[in-house]
Amino acid sequence: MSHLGHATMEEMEERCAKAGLKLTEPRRLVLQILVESEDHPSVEMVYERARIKDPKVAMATVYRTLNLFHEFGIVTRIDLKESFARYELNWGHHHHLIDVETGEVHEFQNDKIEKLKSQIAAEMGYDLVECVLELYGRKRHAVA
Amino acid sequence: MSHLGHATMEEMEERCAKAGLKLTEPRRLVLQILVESEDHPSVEMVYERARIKDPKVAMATVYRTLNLFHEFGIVTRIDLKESFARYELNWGHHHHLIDVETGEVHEFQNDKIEKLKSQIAAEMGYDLVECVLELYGRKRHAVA
DNA sequence: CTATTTGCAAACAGTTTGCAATGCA
DNA sequence: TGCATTGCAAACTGTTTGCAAATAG
Repeated sequence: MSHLGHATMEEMEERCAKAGLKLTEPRRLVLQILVESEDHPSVEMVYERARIKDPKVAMATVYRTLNLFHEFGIVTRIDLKESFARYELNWGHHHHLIDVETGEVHEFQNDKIEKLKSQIAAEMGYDLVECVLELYGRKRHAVA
Repeated sequence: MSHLGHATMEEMEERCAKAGLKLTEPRRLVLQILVESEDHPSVEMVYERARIKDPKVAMATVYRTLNLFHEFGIVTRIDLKESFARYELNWGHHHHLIDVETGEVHEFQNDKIEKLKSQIAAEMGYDLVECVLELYGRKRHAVA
């Protein structure tokens, strides 16, 4: 399993409400898709999945909604070495390990690296605001 | 200063030769630009700088050359939270700290974090192949 | 001399935007 | 009613590609 934890629809709706976001039908739909998704879908994928539930949603709306959610910290944008962006709920800080052979994306968390990151920033005279950390790896084969 | 070290034109030409790359005039030009650059130029910037020395180079050639160099490990592609890519010579492993206020890009190196990265990958059953690590920070103001 | 590389312009992919119609407080 | 949001299509940006001419070994 690639997810460290789960947010519920109720929790996410609550966060939108707190952010003062009007939860219209298409927005709730996009949120729902992300809550249900076990993977890290591209905009296209979110659109496809949304269309199944409501064939009249527009791609542009999906883009606008994801941008809006991102702006309000509801959602996290993932930029891997790809030509498109992926999104996930902003829920529980973690980073990604990408299997270079299969493209699978795994999540991980590590306190030591979190401390080290802030420490490095501090040494350079900065307060850490944000961070991108992606590991690209090849599955280690069991040795006979 | 944002650079940890410098490669010379000779060293880079040598590496191209070893990679079996034909060093044509436009290619040498792009290489030259990168050797001279103290910053992390976008393709557009490389193109502009190249054009000063040779007004007849085409944007497409700059793209093709950078892709080629990237493919052969001569150059590193930097994907910050921007809509375009930046490039730098693949010379001395390091990561980037981006000043969120000014956009300045600083380089850093840290052995502890290198070890930790491989260790995390290993714990997840992977051999680390590559890694993206970007710190985004705000300059810490001196306290009175 | 032959294969590679270039410059140009057109194509392309992902994303954003203008606008009239719709929906919601 | 009035303002925000949607769907659609067109625009836009960064990047890639087809092709004929130029170049390199």
